[in-house]
Amino acid sequence: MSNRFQAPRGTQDVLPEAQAYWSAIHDAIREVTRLFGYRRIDTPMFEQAALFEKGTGDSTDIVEKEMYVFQDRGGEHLALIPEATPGICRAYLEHGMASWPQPVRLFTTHAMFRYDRPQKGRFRQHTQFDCEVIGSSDPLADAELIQLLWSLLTTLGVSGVQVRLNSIDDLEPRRAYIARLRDHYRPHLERLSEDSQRRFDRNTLRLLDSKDERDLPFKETAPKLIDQLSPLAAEHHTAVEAALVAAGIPFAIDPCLVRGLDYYNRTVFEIVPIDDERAQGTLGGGGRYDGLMQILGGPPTPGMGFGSGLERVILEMQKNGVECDPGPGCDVFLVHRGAAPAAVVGVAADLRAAKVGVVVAESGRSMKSQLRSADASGARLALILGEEEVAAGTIVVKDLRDVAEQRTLPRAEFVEHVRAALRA
RNA sequence: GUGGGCGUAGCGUAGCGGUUAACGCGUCAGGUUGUGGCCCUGAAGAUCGAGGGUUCGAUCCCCUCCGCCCACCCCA
Repeated sequence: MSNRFQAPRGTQDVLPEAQAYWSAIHDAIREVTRLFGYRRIDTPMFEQAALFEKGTGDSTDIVEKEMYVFQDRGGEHLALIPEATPGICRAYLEHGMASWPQPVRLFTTHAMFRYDRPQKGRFRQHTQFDCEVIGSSDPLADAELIQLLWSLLTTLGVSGVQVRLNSIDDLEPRRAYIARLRDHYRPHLERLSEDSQRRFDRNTLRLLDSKDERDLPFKETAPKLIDQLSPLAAEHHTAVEAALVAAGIPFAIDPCLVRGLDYYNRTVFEIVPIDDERAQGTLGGGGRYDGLMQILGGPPTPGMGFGSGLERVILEMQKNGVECDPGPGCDVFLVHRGAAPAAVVGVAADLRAAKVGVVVAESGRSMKSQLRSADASGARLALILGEEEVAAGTIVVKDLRDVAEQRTLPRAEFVEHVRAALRA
């Protein structure tokens, strides 16, 4: 045991019995993206590291200390993707999607990698559902994305969650605000937490995000960006709010919501469980990134997107009492004894050709043992092919939910009978 | 990166400073001649997380390491 391999820290195996939750989620994603008109895109699991250093921002925690970076054998500097947006934007530019009808609505479900200490709801490899609207600066797009994620959660039976919304203005006006924020904090600099002192120069906005006791008093009295937005951003924000109200989605303004990625402007949002104060309770979050395409070397192109951690969504489904049953592994369990392998394989093939799922019992086991397996498999029917049946050219069809129901049928007829019995 | 809790068969647990480490679930096999679910019987399966120390003797006491979980930080 001690010498056996283990899954790497912070990763997990999704066993068959847990797959039902993933199926439910993928079904719901397929449906909600269809309803909103999003098309699927899949991008690589690794990218050039510089894509995130420039895009996500090298002062963010994600890039600074959580990214899996490595050199391949050719000396390329690569990173396992820690988030989805830069890769999708790269694909947008690389494939000339600017010449598609704008805006382009895309989604993906993708593994993400971040080197961090695992805990409840936080993994080194996790799966994100990610949506992007690229080429639109319409506030309706912002509201639409929030609405989309909200619908997904609702569809999956997750309630007791809340949308938290903020606007962090555009780059230029924000500079002026950040100067005011620095003025506010500067006299108290040495009394702030170490993290906040470090962020004072590099990432001033994050000071508002701090939950450190030492920072709270100054955070309370700090000027709030949402109260002094530039006219364009204010107008945009008002329109987003109005659209959310019209869509019937409850939300709360959180003036301290900043988010950890550098490229956001204007709208930022999160969806969190109402009763959960933990930071890693966040089910999804995102924002507008009108400057990102230029950072990546493309033409000015507005965009907005979000990511949602699906492992967390499953935890939240379970918290809400949502149960997903794996269901039976097959329709029919084929019991055989003394029949030639060719006959066994032939029967199974006939059933599968008729789209009936078959599991074939282990050769050589007793009839009792095979029927026990049939029962445990959850199959609706057991078929019995023994020496007698082979000799007579028949097969026994036994209903596992009904003790009395068992019939012997000619080989030519059993497939139809099985299909009929499964429909009943 | 910081702090706390925990590591006994596949899973869930018991155990005690001292002969072959126990129980339940699960797995496999039987309970007469080819028939499941319940029941009964049996078997397989654990170098008691790893290494070191204390001791005549350690799964049990001590140290180190590793792993898992939870929280902080941060994020999904």
